[in-house]
Amino acid sequence: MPTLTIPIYFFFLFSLCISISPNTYMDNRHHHREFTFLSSAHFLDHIDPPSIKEMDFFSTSSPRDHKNNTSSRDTNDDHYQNRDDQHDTHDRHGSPTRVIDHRVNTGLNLTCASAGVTKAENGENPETELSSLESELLRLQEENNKLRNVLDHITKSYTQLQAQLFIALQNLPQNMETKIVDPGTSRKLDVVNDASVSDEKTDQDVSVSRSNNAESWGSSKLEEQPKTTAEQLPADQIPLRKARVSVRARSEAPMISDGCQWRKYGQKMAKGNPCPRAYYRCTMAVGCPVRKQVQRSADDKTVLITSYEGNHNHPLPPAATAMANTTSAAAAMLLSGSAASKESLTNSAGYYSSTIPYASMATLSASAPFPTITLDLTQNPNNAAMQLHRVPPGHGGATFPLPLHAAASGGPHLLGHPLFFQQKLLPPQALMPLLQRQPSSMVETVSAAIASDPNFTAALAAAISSIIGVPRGGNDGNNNNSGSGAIPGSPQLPQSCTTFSTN
DNA sequence: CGCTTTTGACCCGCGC
DNA sequence: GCGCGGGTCAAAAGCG
Repeated sequence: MPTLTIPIYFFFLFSLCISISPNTYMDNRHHHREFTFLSSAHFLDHIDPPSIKEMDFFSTSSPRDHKNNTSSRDTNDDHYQNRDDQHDTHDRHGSPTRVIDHRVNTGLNLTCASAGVTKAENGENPETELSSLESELLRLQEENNKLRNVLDHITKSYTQLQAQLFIALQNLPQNMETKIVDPGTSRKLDVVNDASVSDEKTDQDVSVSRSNNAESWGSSKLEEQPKTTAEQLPADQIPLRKARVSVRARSEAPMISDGCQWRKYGQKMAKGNPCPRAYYRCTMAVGCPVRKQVQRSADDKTVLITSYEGNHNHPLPPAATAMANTTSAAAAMLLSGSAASKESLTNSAGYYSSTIPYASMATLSASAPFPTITLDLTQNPNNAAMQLHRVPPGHGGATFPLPLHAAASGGPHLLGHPLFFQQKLLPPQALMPLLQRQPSSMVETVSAAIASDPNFTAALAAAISSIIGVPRGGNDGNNNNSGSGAIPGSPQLPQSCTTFSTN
């Protein structure tokens, strides 16, 4: 069961971290993205219209609805003037999100104070004034409740839309006939989401020479389709960007079992790290393009860093599916902002690092060729950190469909699958009270809630132990690593270092 | 004998 | 243009 829940938690937490919070509380670039979601109901035909329509709760619960109550017209006018000022300000700054406006204008006490001043200036009886203030206070409380309800509705709708968006993101590459080519680094484009295409190219890989390898791995074939190059796609329409998911795991074991069979094809000494970096290729299926790098952290040699790249073109065993879904989910979350500019990515990372308690180490690496997200599992379960490394790709057009393992392998996957919404431990709706409680600290609240959830921590611990805890040569036969020479590990690695990169 | 690992060489991108 | 570093290849060696 942990293998099912872990990806869900990762998926949803990343969803919150990457998509919701920045859209709501970050700069205007992210506001633009959220606005697109809320106003583009046609993007997903199956979305329930009422759940995604743009809502202006000011129009439904504005002070004008209470113009016959005890508050004066001046008060309402002041309130409206204040609100309009807010709108104008946001419009000038290009922020189209009403949520922001709502957050700003929730401070209705200003209106109350204004009313009090107005009535006092009119020389009314203090008791009458007190009564008016009380009634005004009640009215404002009622209005506040309405606003909360609307916010709740908006948040739920956004969550639903967010989840459906990822379904669309997963299904989109499958349906796309196009392949995106990176004009600068053709060798990097070795991953194609379409399993059939992947098989096709990898079959050619078997006998090609190294010089031809780059072509068979997607470059030349992709370039033969100039109609769909990245340069010709608007940034908003570029489906997904290559990403890397790294997992930092502290383990005394010499290797980490991730459920797949790997064959070592190279080893290099990486600069700045005395530990060698090992290169592995998935051998569970002929031509599987998935590769991973394993290296021990230079700072802490008890920490394994594993990076996964590529997309399995074959069904995965349960153990592998868990990790694949986890990394895929993380990558999907990371790439959900693939259309964003480099600035957005940079700002996002900065935002996450400052907003997400567990992502205090979020950094940007100029050397990384593509966005990288790191799942830091080196801390205790309650502090399981997901460090976000969002790296602007070196080449802006380097995009291609995100190959999600779930889509390619056809196994019992979670990502983008209805099963995702059936997860029981912590459904998105369960977070709504948390989300609306303190909107200004949504991410912190949700992160803390998830991290403190005993089910989550237990599931996380179980999953990690299932992944890491298999000692060398101790496979019970249920582990698909048993037949791999790679998993027995890189003899050069005295301890286990694991990093997963996925795209 | 077949498979895997090792390891030096090669290719490529990037920065200077 | 050159050097550096990352990534990959492939022949040789090791192992069961």
